[in-house]
Amino acid sequence: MDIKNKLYSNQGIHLITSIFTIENGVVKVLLIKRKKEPYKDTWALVGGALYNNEELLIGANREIYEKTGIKNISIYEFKTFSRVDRSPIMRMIAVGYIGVIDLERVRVLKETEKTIAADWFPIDKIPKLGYDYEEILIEAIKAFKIKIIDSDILKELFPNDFTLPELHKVYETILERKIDRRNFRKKLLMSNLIIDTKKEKRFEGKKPAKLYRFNSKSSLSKNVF
Amino acid sequence: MDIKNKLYSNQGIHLITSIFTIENGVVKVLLIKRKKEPYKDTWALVGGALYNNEELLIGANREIYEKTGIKNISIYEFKTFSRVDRSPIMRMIAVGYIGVIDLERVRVLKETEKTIAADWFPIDKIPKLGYDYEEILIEAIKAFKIKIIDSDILKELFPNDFTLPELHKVYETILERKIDRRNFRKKLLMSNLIIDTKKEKRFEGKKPAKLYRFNSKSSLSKNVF
DNA sequence: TCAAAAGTGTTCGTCTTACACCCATGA
DNA sequence: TCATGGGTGTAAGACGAACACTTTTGA
Repeated sequence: MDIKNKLYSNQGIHLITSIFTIENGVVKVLLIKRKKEPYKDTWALVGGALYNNEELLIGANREIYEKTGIKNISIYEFKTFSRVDRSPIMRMIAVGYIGVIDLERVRVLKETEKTIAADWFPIDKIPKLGYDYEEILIEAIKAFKIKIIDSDILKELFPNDFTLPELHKVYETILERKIDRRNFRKKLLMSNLIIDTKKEKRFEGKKPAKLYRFNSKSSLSKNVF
Repeated sequence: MDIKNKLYSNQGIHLITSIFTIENGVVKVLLIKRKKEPYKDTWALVGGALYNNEELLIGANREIYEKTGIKNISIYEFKTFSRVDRSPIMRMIAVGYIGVIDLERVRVLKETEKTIAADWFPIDKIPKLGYDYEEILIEAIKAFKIKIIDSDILKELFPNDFTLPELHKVYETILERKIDRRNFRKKLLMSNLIIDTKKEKRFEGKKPAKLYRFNSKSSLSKNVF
């Protein structure tokens, strides 16, 4: 392979992560604004270009850290994007990732060396995005819905104890459909995903709810829903 | 983004397809030998580098055509591969694809402008491969097993009429497990995947088998197995 | 009439879905 | 005592897995 060949030269790889959270019962995605062109002052998914000395997953995590301050997030590759004109500067393909974080636990930097803003947007109220990020986000949302069914990705949202109604609401919010409360409990309790802490959470004027936590040693044998 | 930046410069994208077929009850994969270095005279999966003016899927199909003469094959992306040293020449990441072809229908070129050999190898008798193709092939075989369950990818193997015992054997061969004959028939016949042609295929000394063909308008609503 | 492979139904267990009432709490 | 939300069981249907005998053919 001739690396000077015009057919191949000047290609790059974008690592683009759609980072989701739930805030006040709404699914939100983290967007940033880049400090520099291209797409300066336009909202964007979190990501950037792969370095020569790193694997894709490592690069995606580095970009997340550099642009948001978030460390140690589990992310999952779901699809590539390769429209020829998707980047105005040079030929870039993109590898799409999804991840989830718990707002309480993670402080997102509003400004970094490379960004001038960062904010959470409800996924049905997304501003105009740079590159092909609107297309990537649509696919990421689809992948997210599948992932919460066939993996325990939502662990991230509940690092500590939680009640089943809380988890129930999150599933319904993300999947955008009702799930029967009794069936939900049955399925979760029969899986080895969660552990009864024997504790309770008390609400004002309501029956206390049992507290559970995710089983760190769990493994999924079938779909959650 | 500075395209001269050493961190990013000289990256490329490999499009690597594991093309499967069944011959005499054995799952085989198509391997080629490149005419030029690197990995001259070493068996390799079918593929090559993305051009600047094409999308990934288009590029993968172009490479397949250039190196085997095969046109119009349906392929599916399944995973990326990005070991830093996977290519000896420059930084290349790979996007892995799988595809299936019917040996009867397709003539594979034994030599092309870019290859000096092409042959089908049983997947448990793979010679030493160049690059990280042994790792890619292992993942491709896993992806293939999943794909025959949740898609109608095997259509490719049966462009014309076939009997259910023929299809049954193919599933068992690929999945490497027995599938009950009655349950197999039931599931296939109840799906809208196949159509009864009302014809029969006669064998010497055996009961004739009914002929079916894949329904070109079918869509999968659930897994086949 | 025999060997070889094709064709065919039923049962049982499990999982999925739908559905309604009682309980604990604080105001 | 009431409003709020939490907790619970059962029945019906769908689906998956296991299993054995009969049919057709050509030699």
